[in-house]
Amino acid sequence: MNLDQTLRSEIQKAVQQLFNSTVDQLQLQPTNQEFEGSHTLVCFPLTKISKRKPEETANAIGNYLVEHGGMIARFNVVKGFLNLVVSDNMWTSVFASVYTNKQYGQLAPNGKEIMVEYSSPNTNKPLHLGHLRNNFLGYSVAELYKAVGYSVHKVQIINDRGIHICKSMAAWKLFGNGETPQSNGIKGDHLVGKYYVEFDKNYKAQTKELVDKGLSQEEAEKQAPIMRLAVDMLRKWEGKDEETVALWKMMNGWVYAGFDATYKKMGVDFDKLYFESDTYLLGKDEVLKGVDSGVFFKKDDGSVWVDLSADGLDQKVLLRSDGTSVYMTQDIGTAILRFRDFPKIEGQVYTVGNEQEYHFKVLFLILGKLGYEWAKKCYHLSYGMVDLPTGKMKSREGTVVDADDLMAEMIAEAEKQTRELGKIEGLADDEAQQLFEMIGLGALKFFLLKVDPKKRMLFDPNESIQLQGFTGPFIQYTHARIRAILRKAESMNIITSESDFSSVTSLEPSEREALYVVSTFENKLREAALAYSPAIMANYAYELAKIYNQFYQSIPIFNESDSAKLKFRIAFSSIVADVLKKSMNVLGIQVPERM
RNA sequence: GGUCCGAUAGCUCAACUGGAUAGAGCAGCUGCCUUCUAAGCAGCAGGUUCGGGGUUCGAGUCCCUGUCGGAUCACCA
Repeated sequence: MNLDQTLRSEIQKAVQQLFNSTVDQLQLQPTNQEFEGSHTLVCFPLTKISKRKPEETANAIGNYLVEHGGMIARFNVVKGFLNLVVSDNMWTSVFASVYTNKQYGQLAPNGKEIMVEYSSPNTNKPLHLGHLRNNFLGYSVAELYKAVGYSVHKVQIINDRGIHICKSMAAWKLFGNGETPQSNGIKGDHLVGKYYVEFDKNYKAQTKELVDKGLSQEEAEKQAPIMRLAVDMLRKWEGKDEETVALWKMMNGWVYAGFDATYKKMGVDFDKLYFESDTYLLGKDEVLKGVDSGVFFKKDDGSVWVDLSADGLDQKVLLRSDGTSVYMTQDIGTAILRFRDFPKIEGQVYTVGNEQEYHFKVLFLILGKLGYEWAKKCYHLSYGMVDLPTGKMKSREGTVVDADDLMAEMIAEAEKQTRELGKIEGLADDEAQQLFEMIGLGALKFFLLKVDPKKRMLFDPNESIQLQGFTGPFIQYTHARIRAILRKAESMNIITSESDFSSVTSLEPSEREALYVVSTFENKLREAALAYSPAIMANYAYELAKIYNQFYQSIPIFNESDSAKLKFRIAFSSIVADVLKKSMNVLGIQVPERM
């Protein structure tokens, strides 16, 4: 049963009966704390059809609802706000419908498919904090879409070719002395990253030297020997030079092994990987077809352009005058390829930072102009940068927060705090380790996901490591507390599964409030999916945990002498635990049995 | 310069898309462990929602304007 919907239709009925008219949009909102009730109908918009004052309109509807349907016990009217007090037997039936529905929070399959892209790193250096936000967001949005009934394909495109990886290759060739991840025990992605830094260092030195000899900055940057080596390698790679390709394969192999370990630790995965080395030549045919059909145009020098001035943008190049592709060209090709690979998807979600907003705006416009209907269903999940208290992350200044390091620190901190609180007695070593990871990663993921994706956010290490307040561990803790209750109930042989709860007629305020929040779960999932915003679920989970803790603190469950009530409270606790767990799972966060 | 974002308590964030006296956490202060886990709960304090106009029953939210931050506007990716 969907309480919100049921209530709306009852109100519709009331409006129909009282004013002989219908409204399509009812403004039903949660009641403010200071007033009695759970749902509030805003009556100002109804005065047009009721032809009465807001207060009178509210009273009329309130009276009708109390007399009909049996959902509303009483009501109060403040100005034009009709505060509804839902009857307790309504609440217990809300509870019962959730309790008996094991699928609560998993909406029926809608037959639709969608693709979510995230991560999509370059292969010349390890993943960093920015990638963490990206990955957690993308993974969570994929989970959200699953929850609301979609079939989801998680993909990424790996930027495995180009000048960046050639830079690492060049430096390794010059200074590597055959160093490998195996030979020195460095994780592969970090090793390749080390040579990328090495390249940069040498490149700067060489450039400076040339400038000192009298070359212009621009000329020096081109002439620096190490850069010439990298550019030469790129040229050779494109010419499929055997030795260069072998080196490229070997070093990318190191990186992938490293990435795999990082993804595993992060708890994210992919259904299909796309590699830029496979797709970078795609799109050219599409562009040329577009020239033939008049969607694009060719300039005298042979370059191909699209004119987007009618859409408020400018002209964008799609093929250089020498006929080679630009980034946009391959993105066009890749998008089309993906729809061929997965013909049933209705659209794609691209999880990419907001610095590429313009790029995706252009991409989707072009795909639309090429006649692809699905272009309308493509969405750029644009997220803000992650700043540090010291400012922006800059690789050149060494302020980049490494993903592996950060996760390790979070886990170590979780371990430290957990041990200090003496919470691991009775746990085997591997169970304890699992718990530390769950808490550390839970804190990190929650910290990064609780902020609206669109907004740029501040990553304060001291704050991220907090385990109290509006944090992942707070919610994990609430879950663990409930599990302890359920274990105790079990040990006391209290069976709730086939209990009759109908004799429970009065509820505690905190129980009503928690049931209200529970009743909105599926609507929240829909809202979050529609808004591509895991933050909505993070806030939701926090709200539910907080209300449950109020209940927990004020009502000692096992002191209850009325056995129906006792059973009800245990069962009620179990659905809260269940919803907390599911809310966290869509964020990619696990919850423990004890902590 | 054009376009697009953002600005809310000392700090980090909310605010159901135009609804009531703008809410949480952290930091500060005060209480609560003989009870199912105190990673908790209850309370105090903290606000000119960047400034200025406008729209209406009602504006943090919409419009105009100014200020300050950020992104973007390559035959780069």
